[in-house]
Amino acid sequence: MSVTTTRQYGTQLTYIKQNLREQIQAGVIHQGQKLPSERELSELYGTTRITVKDALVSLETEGLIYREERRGWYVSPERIGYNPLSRTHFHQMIREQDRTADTRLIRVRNEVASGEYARALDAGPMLPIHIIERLRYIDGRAVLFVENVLKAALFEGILTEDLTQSLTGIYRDKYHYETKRSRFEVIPTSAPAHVAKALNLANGQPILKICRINYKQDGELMDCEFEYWRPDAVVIRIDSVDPAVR
Amino acid sequence: MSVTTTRQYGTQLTYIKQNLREQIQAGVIHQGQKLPSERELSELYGTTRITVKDALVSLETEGLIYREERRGWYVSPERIGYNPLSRTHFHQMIREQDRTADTRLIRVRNEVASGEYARALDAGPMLPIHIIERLRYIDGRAVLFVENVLKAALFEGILTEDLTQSLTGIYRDKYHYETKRSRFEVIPTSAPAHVAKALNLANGQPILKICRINYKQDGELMDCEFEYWRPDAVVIRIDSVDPAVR
DNA sequence: TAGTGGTCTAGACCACTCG
DNA sequence: GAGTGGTCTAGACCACTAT
Repeated sequence: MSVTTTRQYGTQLTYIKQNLREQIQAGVIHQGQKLPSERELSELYGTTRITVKDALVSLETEGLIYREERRGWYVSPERIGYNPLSRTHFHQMIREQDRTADTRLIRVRNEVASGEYARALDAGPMLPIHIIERLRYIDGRAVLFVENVLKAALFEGILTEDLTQSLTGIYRDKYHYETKRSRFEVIPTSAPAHVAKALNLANGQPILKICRINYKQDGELMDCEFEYWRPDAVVIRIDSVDPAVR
Repeated sequence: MSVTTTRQYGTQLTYIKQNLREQIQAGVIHQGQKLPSERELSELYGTTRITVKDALVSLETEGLIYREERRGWYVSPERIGYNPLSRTHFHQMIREQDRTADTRLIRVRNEVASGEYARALDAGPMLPIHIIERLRYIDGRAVLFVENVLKAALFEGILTEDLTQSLTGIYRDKYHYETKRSRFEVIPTSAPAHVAKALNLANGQPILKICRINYKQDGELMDCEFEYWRPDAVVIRIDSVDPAVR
């Protein structure tokens, strides 16, 4: 007898979502745990894989579960609170929330600014840049892909540093640059292919993109950063006095 | 002969997405325009509705198109830039970006704070609140559902005011309250049922939720606000001097 | 090699919108 | 009443992961 025989009202989709949601919120399935496979779930609920998948995608949108491509579905851990205005290092921020952080260097590209990078850096023609691609983990889960785009002329020799550390720290210690001003944008969109691959996302899955532009103490534009967060992993949290009133 | 006969590589999904994307970006299908129905598209591309729908959902995630429940799919207009730290009125903000704004009052509820409202207001037991639900339109399209949750004791008589206007304006003119400090959170999640209904979203569709808490000049918590944005309609944009350095 | 999710077929009925 | 998207069936093959 299928699980759905007890269903009284609403669509199957609603029922499956509600059922899974309750099991997650009650802790019957706990954070980070893998759900049964789509085929198993469709048998359990007496329906097809498509319907089960629709329910799972919907819970994913809600931020309750996430998937690793072709690996399965997992229960999302708690979101990390993140203030893009704060200059706190990533590792310190994660530690303050009693979680563990890791950073892996993916690759470094040396290019001339074009497209999105040129726009963000307000670049003239033929501006040499370094692009540092890193992947960041919270409690062992890859949740954030970061591209730092640096004006090469301002950061001579930076590529020989340990790039898994805080770049802000290197800016300060090696170059005596402080971030005076930041501009940033937050956009819900889908992951570009190289980002999806790094985060084990399927093509076209949702992402939270944060683009940040930093100016150093003399007001010069220094670098910009493109962050791609798994959308269930983060809540942007800003506490600020209104500059107009202060 | 189906359109896909010219396809050389990649999945159908990728091809359909790319084809629609190019037509949108080239302006062949312009902003706000309705796409052909899913059935028409599946015939055009020589495939099934499911595959077409997957492609459409993916472009929706990207922010390129949006849907009105059971009405169809439309090309997204440009995103509105929004700074949650700024005290600019909604209508003024939209006007500054050469767009037109409208606000409709949905309903007002008088309740005692509980659940999410109680947490946001840091409420003790039995705190009376007004909840003002409004729907906001940009160029005629419903893109934002707002709930303002006010401590009733601080806002006696506010319900007789014109609530389609800026509440911040009423706060200032009628009560002499200024917002001194704001805290806010941004969370990508899915729309609760009443929000989905107001925005013509299907159940469980993605939304950008912004929760803001405002303090008046004496530091007292005054009200909080829950904003639910259609995720393709907005880019959060903040330009700020780092308080730590300033 | 077994198992997973990703993609896809070829239909169907339903709830709702619109004219 | 015609048309739309929302939901659903009952399968299939493929690309990739894990072992």
